[in-house]
Amino acid sequence: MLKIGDLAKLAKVSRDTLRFYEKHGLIAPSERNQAGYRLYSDTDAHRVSFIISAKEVGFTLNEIHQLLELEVTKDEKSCQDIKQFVDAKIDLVNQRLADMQRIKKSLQTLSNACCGGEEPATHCTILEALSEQPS
Amino acid sequence: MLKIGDLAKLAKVSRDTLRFYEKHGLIAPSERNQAGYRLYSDTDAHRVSFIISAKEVGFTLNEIHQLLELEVTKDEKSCQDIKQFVDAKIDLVNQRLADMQRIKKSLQTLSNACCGGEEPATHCTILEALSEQPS
DNA sequence: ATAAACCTTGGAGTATGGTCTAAGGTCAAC
DNA sequence: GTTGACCTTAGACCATACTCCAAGGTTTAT
Ligand SMILES: [Zn+2]
Ligand SMILES: [Zn+2]
Ligand SMILES: [Zn+2]
Ligand SMILES: [Zn+2]
Repeated sequence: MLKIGDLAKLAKVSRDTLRFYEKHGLIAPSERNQAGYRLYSDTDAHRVSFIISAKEVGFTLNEIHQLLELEVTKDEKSCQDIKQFVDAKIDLVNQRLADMQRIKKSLQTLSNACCGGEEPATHCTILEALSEQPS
Repeated sequence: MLKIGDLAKLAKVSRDTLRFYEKHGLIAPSERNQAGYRLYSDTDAHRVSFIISAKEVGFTLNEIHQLLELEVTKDEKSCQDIKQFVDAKIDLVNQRLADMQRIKKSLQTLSNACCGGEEPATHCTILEALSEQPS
């Protein structure tokens, strides 16, 4: 069994992060020793690595919560359920991407219109454009 | 001169938002009446529209703060200064875009590997992949 | 036996961008 | 002269994902 510092080192997160995850219902140690120290099993460590992998592919903690519920009840869930979950996330990411691309385009239009010269910016098209009534 | 509710309606934000912006140094009314009511001039209203335009192209309030400083001292600033600011933001947006695209790709790899069938998910490749040691 | 290194808890603080509430003052209309 | 719409303030609250702190208990090594 691992103490919190051991698992933290293994998982490359802080002890605080593990306690934070616990407070939010993501991972709890299977045991405590006499002194109240958290003791994590291999299964616990595995669960933590699941959380970290899921974070790395862009899931929020809330979504990971739902994913973990899918995982622990995977006998009752189908591949369809799980794939749907991932596909919904892909849709979300696509929306964010579209937003960012729209923003990038606006910024580039602003940048391209500006002469970039060293004279005073009293005539700067960027400042002018930002001063116009928003659509 | 406009009262806060008038300006809020004009700018399509809440009164609270205007007070919030004031607290954070973005916009202050040029006057107050006897009763302490905020009174906004046309210049103030113009500044608010600047803020909203800047938000719409993706600047954070912090960045808008800096942009406003550029704007009020635009006699001493050059187009170069301002264009640089926008270009730095474009770089940031590009980084975010790259992150999101990396995430999307990971999610799509996960999704593609899953059979999506209706049988129990005990063999689901998504859950398996997430359970592996993160790189 | 004592110091370092570890563990516990609860709660506050960080950044972002607001929203909402309470308790009260002001103003215009009817 | 009172109702309703407006205004004021300070401060609490929302989500997100932690991080840090204080005050104390435990374990380990020398
Ligand atoms: Zn220029
Ligand atoms: Zn310019
Ligand atoms: Zn399957
Ligand atoms: Zn599957």
